[in-house]
Amino acid sequence: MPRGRGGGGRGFRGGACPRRISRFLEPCLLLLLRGDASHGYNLLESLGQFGFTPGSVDTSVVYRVLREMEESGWVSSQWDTAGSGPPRRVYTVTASGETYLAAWINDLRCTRDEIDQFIETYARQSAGQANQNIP
Amino acid sequence: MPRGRGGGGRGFRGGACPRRISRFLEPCLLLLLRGDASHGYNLLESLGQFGFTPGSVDTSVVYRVLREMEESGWVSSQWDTAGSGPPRRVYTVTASGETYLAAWINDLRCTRDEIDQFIETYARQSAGQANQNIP
DNA sequence: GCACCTATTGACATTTTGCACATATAGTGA
DNA sequence: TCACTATATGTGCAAAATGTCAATAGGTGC
Repeated sequence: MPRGRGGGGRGFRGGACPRRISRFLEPCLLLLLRGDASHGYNLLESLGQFGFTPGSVDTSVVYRVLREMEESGWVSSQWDTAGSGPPRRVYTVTASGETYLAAWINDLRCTRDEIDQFIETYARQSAGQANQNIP
Repeated sequence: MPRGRGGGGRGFRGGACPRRISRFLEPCLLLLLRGDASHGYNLLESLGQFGFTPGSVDTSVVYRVLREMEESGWVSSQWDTAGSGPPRRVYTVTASGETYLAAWINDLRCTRDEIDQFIETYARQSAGQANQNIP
């Protein structure tokens, strides 16, 4: 699991490297919200379902993505002051959020296929090199 | 194909969104170099094999990634002044570059599996919602 | 010489991200 | 009432990653 550059420094702390966390967070949050309207703090705890280890995603990142998605119109929010504790901002997926998620799914399918192809190319190349040793 | 935020501005121009281009560039370049030692300008043209549309990757990005990979020891280079035209820096994959690529492959397998799981969850959720309309 | 292709690199602007900190409500125990 | 903890949402900033543009330089055909 490539995670940085040797011991050199300037490494990244996050998990797997080839993804922009906040980008992949978008479809994850949308999928969770589609299941059930919810607020940031709660969503943060549900992210484990998608391979995010606890603590790997900073709270501020989640809140930031949620606000950005609201700006873009993918979700909408309302303050919930009913329950105990501080008020919470409860998010719901909008119609265009549904469309956006569907587009994400399409995109992820493409990404997956490209990864598959890449892995296959690697495997074929390795097999070819191995055969060179058996003349 | 989610590419930004509506018409709002601040969009990205590149292709699919959930990848850091220069990070995914690493395994692509390593795979190409493993096939045959080569130089930046040539590698740039070979990137089409991995779904990069021509022009989607700036030359300077490729050269930067190559230099960073050399700093990290994944590749090594030598000036080739033999052929016609300006001298070119020819890169070769090192032993630790091979290891690094293998780790990338592992990581990509994980990523692919997580994407698969995500898509399945989405599909199941959609099916469930559809059934609610057939009581 | 001049336009053009190959080839590499430098500099700067923008975007993304992680971290530290600020704020507020409510409950618990001393 | 005071400190402390858990819940809940946010701000500001610095560093890292990425994108874009321009500069340099050799060689070829006209």
